[in-house]
Amino acid sequence: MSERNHHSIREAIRERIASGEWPPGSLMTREVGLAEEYQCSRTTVNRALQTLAEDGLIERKRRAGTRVKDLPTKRAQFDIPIIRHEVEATGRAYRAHVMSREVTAAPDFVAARLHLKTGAKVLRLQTVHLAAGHPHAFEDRWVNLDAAPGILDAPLDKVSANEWLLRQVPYSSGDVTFSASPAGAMEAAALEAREGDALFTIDRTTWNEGRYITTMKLYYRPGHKLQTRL
Amino acid sequence: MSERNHHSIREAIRERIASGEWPPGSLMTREVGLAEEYQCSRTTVNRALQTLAEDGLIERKRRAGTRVKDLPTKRAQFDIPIIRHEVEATGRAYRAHVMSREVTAAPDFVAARLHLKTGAKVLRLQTVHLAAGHPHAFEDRWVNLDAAPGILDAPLDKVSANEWLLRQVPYSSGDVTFSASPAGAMEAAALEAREGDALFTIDRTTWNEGRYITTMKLYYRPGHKLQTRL
DNA sequence: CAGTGGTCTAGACCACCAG
DNA sequence: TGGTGGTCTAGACCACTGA
Repeated sequence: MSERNHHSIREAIRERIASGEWPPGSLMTREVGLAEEYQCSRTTVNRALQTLAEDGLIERKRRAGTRVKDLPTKRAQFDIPIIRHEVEATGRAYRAHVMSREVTAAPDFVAARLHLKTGAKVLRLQTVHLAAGHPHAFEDRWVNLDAAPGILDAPLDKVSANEWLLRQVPYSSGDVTFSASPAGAMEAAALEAREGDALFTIDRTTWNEGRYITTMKLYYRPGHKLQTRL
Repeated sequence: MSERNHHSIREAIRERIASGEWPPGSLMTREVGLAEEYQCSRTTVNRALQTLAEDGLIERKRRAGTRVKDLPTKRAQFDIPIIRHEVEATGRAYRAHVMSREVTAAPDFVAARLHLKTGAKVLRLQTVHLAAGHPHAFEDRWVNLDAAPGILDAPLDKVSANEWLLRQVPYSSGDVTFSASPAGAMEAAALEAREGDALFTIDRTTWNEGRYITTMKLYYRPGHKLQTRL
């Protein structure tokens, strides 16, 4: 902590918490006090403390002051990458193979997720993502044709559906679910795995300003891990 | 966007991006320009844009200006809860059952994770977390006795090892890995599942200021999901 | 080298809420 | 009701880096 910017002050305070100077649940020095200690303006201390609050380490309340959280919630943050980038980052060549592509009536669970009427037309795409020629993940995707009609003309052999949709409807919201599923016949075949193998699975539904665009389930090859720092 | 604080300005800008006003990769209006548009100080616009950059939506470079990201990285954020809270949040009673507890020599992979010499003494704890009497998760934990000797006297039937460690060494760093694993004999028995069942698994190693404290593997009952918003 | 974002400052006013 | 954090402002200087 040689400098006096909000980064170094944040880290200095983080260390004081880690060292036990302010035990869990205790009241910390208030902003003006810290500003004096660090010989900086209150604005700078405020910035540092707001970041620590976002990180879930402390709790701040007007009038009540700033407290170290009692049982801090750990917050894990993952960047959900484009699969192509994920593969290329490991130095392997990426390729996608579209196994099946059909316009069909939405089954119930898809209609529910995309807020459509049962039977509405959707595009179903099943794709294997290959890393250096070996299966990396299997994607089972349903696209709402009302929200993204152009996808029928998209060159999905060249650009993956995900990337195409990202460019058309770039800044969408979504929800994501992580789980483990046993490989069914379809997934096993696509991933060159055995039926029943434990597959790490990501379910994802995407929308933009109230329009539901696509829902997909991504099955990773057996052994795949997703790692992060707390 | 009636008010003029950095929150509303951030959301206003987010909507302008979502609406396509600034397509992927394009250069956005610079800070002073936005400050004029929104009739506020540059500081406020800066705050709004920094938040959007943290969210992974835009990229900012001195001299080069602010651009909408080309292929935005989605960032998923999970709060990793105390298991007791996770269970109680669903309205079920929580109980932990310590199946096994022994001081033993660290096997290689544990020694490596905790940066110990092979054979150093560690505490191994195997615990089933129960929700309303049914197995919820199985925890296989190794604790570095040098870093947390007091744990030998802790009432682990009353306070889970996790919570005890959190209170002793509250503000630690860690890394976390999510994956899917097939249930082994031990996990199957503990979770009342079948061997080979696909289990959602969290691996976690925790340290504080260079001292490695504990590593654990948590196997959830079949069907467990972890959900979040993007 | 000049234009952009990154940051600090001092002062101000406000919202909230514990006492 | 007073003390705390939340936020804004105007101005300033600096760090970076593209043209």
